[in-house]
Amino acid sequence: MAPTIEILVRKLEQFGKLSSSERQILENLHFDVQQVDVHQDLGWDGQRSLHCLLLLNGMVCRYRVMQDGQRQIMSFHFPGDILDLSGLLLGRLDHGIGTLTPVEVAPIAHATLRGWIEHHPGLGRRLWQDTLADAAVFREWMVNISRRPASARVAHLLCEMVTRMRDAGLVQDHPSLPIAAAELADSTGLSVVHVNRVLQELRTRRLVESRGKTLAVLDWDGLKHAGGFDPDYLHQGAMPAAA
Amino acid sequence: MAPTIEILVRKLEQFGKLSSSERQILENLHFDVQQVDVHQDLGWDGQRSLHCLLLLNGMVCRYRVMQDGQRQIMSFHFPGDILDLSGLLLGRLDHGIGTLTPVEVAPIAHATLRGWIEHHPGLGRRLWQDTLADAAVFREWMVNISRRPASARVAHLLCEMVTRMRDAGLVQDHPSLPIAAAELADSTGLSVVHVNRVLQELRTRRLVESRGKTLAVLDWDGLKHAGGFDPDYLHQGAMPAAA
DNA sequence: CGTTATGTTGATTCAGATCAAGAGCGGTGG
DNA sequence: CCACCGCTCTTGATCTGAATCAACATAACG
Repeated sequence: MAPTIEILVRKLEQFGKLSSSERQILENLHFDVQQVDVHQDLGWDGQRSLHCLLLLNGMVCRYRVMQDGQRQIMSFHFPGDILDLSGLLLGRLDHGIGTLTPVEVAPIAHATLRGWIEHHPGLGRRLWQDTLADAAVFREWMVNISRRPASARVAHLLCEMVTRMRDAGLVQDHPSLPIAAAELADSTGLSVVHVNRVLQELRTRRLVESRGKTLAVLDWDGLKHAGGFDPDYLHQGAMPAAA
Repeated sequence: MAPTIEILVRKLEQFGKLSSSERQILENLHFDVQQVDVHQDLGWDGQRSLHCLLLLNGMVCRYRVMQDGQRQIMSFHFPGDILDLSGLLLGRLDHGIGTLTPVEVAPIAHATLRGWIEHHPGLGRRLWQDTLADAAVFREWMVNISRRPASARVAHLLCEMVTRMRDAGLVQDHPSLPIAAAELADSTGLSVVHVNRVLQELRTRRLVESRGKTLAVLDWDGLKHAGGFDPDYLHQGAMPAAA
């Protein structure tokens, strides 16, 4: 099976095995893989696009910029994630999508996805579940930003990212994240300066280490504890009662 | 048509007219309307429920409480909203649902909704769209909490509530909200004391007035401006390109 | 009418922002 | 291979918006 298909199947099977006919649909898809540089936009606020993007490689974030230039990052995405489902069903994107690393993406035409919704309810349902899991992450971020002190906020975010990378099959034993302080700041609602101070604290507490441009987790349990991280909200492998 | 059905139809037609067969499905539903007091829970964190709730009357919020007792309200809901779709497809609720006023709700069995997904893709799609619109609101709250100063934050929230009440067909000319300072505080990440001071400021600026337990909007444009409110994110009547 | 909620006000404190100035580092071109 | 330029990171000093603490006032409510 082509690696692209494999990634998609893996994603959709998060919520239960696909039937062989559903699998067949996917295996007949043709993908037109594209490479995109770091710091590019894959989509923007107000865009009316004609396809969703399956992320194959690299890291991406969704964000919004305010009139005064402040930027709020709303989520991070990893290989397997499907971007831009809101463009499919709400007609218009209400946020930007930016690359944090060089990425590979495979567009999936809206028409294809509409066909799934119409004729393959099992596939549609899984995408909907993905939307719901996404929304659960937004809720958690709301809590994180509004209720946790700075260091817990950063720790929590790092835990989430590591967990999701692991789920995407990326992380080996020593998880390390290619993320800049500015991005952490824009996701947590803190200033870059303060994020830096928090990272230093986490480093002193030997929870985390920074090697060059990447951040490595030294003490996973310690970091989880520091962030009050409980992965339930990610609904990993959530399995609803059978249909 | 029974008023309950009417409310549901109105909700689902937000994203385009229903076909007559879809309409027929809804008209054949039997609803078992329930009254619930103010300050009760309709659902709770971790719950595995067997039905979703159609809100017919009154106001409800979704919230989460932290170990230290802090509460974060994640959204407000008005008549027509369908609560608990995440319980349907993720198997488990990750937040509480509490009544802010006495309410009337009509449970819709998961089995019924699963039937729609399986056999009436148009209905399933609309519910999915509702999920997406919901998620867009979460994103907006994230921005609100993290990026706007206190007074804009409160103003923005009030604008959202008024707009959604209007969409639900509740508000006449002088919109008024049955909401306590504590609830505003728990939604905006501010302290009750500070919310109070902000409200006083909004009152002095003649944007808002409080009569008894309810808050009335005096100057809609002024309030919108104070909150930097742009209703696009609510995706009211968003109409995707035809299926 | 007490009694408990919620709202109001002022004084004080504090977490994190902002401002300002280096330091390190990666890339680029001579 | 080195010199330079522009990032991002780092550190310290200062400021400030909002939290917290502590009374008191005023509703709502049985």
